[in-house]
Amino acid sequence: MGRVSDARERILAAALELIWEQSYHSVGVDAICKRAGVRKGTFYHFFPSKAYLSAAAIHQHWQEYKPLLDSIFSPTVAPLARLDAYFNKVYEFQSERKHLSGFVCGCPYFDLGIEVATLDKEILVQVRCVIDLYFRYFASAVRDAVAQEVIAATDTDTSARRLLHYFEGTLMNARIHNDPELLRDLPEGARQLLGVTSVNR
Amino acid sequence: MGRVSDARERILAAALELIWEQSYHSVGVDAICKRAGVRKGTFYHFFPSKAYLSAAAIHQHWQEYKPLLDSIFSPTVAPLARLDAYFNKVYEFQSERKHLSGFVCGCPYFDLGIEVATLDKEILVQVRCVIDLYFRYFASAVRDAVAQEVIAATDTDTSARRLLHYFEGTLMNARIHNDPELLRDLPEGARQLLGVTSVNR
DNA sequence: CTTGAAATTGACTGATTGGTAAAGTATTTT
DNA sequence: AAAATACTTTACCAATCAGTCAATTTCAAG
Repeated sequence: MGRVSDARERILAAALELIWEQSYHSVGVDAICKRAGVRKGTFYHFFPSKAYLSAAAIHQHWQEYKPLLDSIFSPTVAPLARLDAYFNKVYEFQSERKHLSGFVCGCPYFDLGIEVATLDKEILVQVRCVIDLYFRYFASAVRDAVAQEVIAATDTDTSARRLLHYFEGTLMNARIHNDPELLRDLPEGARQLLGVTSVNR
Repeated sequence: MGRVSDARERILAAALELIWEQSYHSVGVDAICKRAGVRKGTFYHFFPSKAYLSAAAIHQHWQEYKPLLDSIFSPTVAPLARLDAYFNKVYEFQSERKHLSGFVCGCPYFDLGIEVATLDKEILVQVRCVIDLYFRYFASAVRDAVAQEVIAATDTDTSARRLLHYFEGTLMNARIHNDPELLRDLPEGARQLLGVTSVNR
């Protein structure tokens, strides 16, 4: 019924791009509308607030990102190869972003989560939820690595948490230094952290 | 000559507290002035802009923080014990912050650096500078650990970088989850990352 | 005590903030 | 064709934003 449009999707995409590259509080509703090619009235027709829109944009990004993760972290792939493939993908993506926009943008979930951590529960809950799902890929890879005796047996979830923290810390630092080359160390760094025993595969 | 005051210091302290807990863009000059007990005219008597003030606040925090780091990372202390002592200090500090303000605030340098990475060169340069100094404590500790054969010989600066990334990633996640208990894993996590060989000391 | 410099105030600016309301336009369903 | 619905636009709001400035208060040095 009524008229149909893709304005909602354009607004979500515009918001994610702008907030990811810049920051939540420095990007205004006006800027989002401008990039989406939409007037402010249309914005508030689809979203009740800027905060709600941002939470929805994070959710939307996850929905679009998940298939890639499912493919890279497929159990058919050797656990360490999953990490290698993913870290390589991240490096390629951030390098391309730097070429296109001039900036390494880091991780949208952590970027936004850190900024609104003490300010907006609505966004924060969504970010935490996505980060928890994100973590599971690492947890599964580490678990499989232990099962295949590629790394020594330990508390796999704890190891995976440490790996996620190392990975995110590296991404954050790459953003601060606007240097994608910092990400090249991820595969080796992950091996050191996990204490990879054999050189097989 | 003329009148003297500590208004400049009060403004620096107020800015750091507010921006650290909340965020750069969500804290206004008015809020900083209010917390510092100062009118806006006084603010702009001491600082040319909000950005300059923020860079100065980061510099000031480093100046006050450095003596503690120098003491904890003293070469008279065993390298791993330095890390243990520092991580424990961070845990205590963040726990206390949570009790007082209700929030785990993370690292002021990374928090701010990530937010303004693509927006404000002036602040960013200052943040990068402090992070580089910060890194040296980790680098020195890892170097000494290798020299004392507490960990295996590797590229010590690379290991230290990884350690910093793991540490900062953990701190960021503690902020997002508002959970200081995540920091309790730091000593063990650092050992796993560095591949501590002996259980001595 | 005077003088001059430093600190402080309060009132102000123009731009931008997130958000609202109502009228208008397009499109599908009946 | 009519009516119901969904989308879009325009104009608007009060609040807040970073920043300005001239007048005033305070205090240390001469």
